[in-house]
Amino acid sequence: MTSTSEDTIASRISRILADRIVTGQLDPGTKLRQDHIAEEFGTSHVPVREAFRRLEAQGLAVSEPRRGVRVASFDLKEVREVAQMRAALEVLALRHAAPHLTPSILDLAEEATVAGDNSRDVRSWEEANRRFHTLIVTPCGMPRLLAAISDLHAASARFLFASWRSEWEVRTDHDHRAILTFLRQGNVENAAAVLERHVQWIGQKPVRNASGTTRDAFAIVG
Amino acid sequence: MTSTSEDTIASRISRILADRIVTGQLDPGTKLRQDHIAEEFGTSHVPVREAFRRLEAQGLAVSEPRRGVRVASFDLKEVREVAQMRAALEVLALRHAAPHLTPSILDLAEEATVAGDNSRDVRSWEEANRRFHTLIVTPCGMPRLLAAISDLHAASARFLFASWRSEWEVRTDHDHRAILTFLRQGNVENAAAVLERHVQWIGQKPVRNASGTTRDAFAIVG
DNA sequence: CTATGAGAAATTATAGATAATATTGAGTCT
DNA sequence: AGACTCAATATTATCTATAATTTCTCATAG
Repeated sequence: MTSTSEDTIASRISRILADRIVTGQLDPGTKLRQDHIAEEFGTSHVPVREAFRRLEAQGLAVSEPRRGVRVASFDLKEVREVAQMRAALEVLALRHAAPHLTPSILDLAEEATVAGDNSRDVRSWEEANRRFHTLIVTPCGMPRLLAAISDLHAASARFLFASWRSEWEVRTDHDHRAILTFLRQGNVENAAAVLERHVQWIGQKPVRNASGTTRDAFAIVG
Repeated sequence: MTSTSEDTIASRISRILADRIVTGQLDPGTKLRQDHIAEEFGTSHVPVREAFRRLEAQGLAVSEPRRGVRVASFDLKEVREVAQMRAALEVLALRHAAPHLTPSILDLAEEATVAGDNSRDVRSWEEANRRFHTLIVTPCGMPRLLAAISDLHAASARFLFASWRSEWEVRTDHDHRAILTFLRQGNVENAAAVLERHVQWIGQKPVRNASGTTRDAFAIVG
């Protein structure tokens, strides 16, 4: 969701493939074969190739000339990298958005938080979480910054879906509530501080998987 | 220079068009007609379209479905936006790069600073300036962060070329020297602080153009 | 003199075809 | 068995062709 409105076949393919990569339907390293995808979508491969270029720019796919395109792989190092970039950019966005935050926006953000706490599955939690973060930064009115943050959210979501594959535990998001409280008080600095810490939480907590062994995984909290 | 190595025609076209947009050979709003560009490069328009997608992702072009691609326009607001993003991300990168900075890297950075001070034209100043900034952040080893910074540099450079069109005055870059001094002392926090302020300088200083009137322009210092 | 609208020209988006490159696998040799 | 060669196959990158859409032109009506 980097830029302009979605009309063309290429952008539709790009959106759908991005979703598959983010949700883990497509595993890291999977070869994306243009003809097969073209056939699936009932198109020629030309728009497919254009979709690839966008995925590449979003960091969701990697292309080696003449050797094809693969779903980008990722490791703990990249998770942390994305977390830190998010921290830096979302704090910047929040500082600029703060003066334009209205009570009704904050109410919507609170609804998103509640929706997140009540989510029964990862997908809806991710949606609610992203909604919260998007709501509080969008009023900054900085389109380039928002596009960058959006791409980073996709990367974050990817790590989330990868680690929480089967299990899902309900949690209450205290950070989101703290941020909202500070924002309602007009205390932007404290809100920003909590947000910065909150987002960096990503990739910090090792996760125990279904079989009971602690694998080389990571929690996504923000 | 967002991602993989450059082999394909599409990436070559993308690089060349990016350079033209950045240096101002192509004005904001200019329509990029795929057939014309294809003819110029002696190719068909298919790789040209792929190049467009990359330029779009870099924020150098804007595409409206079925209506074509144009060179992205920009205003003072966006200049500031890019400056702030650069400040946030370059500081982050510098903090991670600092432990890996060697004396020889810092020497190269100093050479870049000297080269900048001695530059007789915008283009070489921009090259030297970019070299300085790239040198001190590259050792952070965070590829996604570096790619993002690189795209922001392109945007910055664009504003630079747009404002300093004809005149060029030699200046001494005290900020760069201060940053180097702090880094040599191992004082990362102060180096980061200067860098943050330095980069934000962009877009802050109104500029007087050749005809003597102060137009709605802006200085690029960082 | 401006607004409007039909038709021509230009342009985009996609399809289908082709050449170049990479991958695979069967058969052979050691 | 394992490595090696070379042809068969698959895949990518690009070109040429075509349909669909937009933009331009200009004559004409208000």
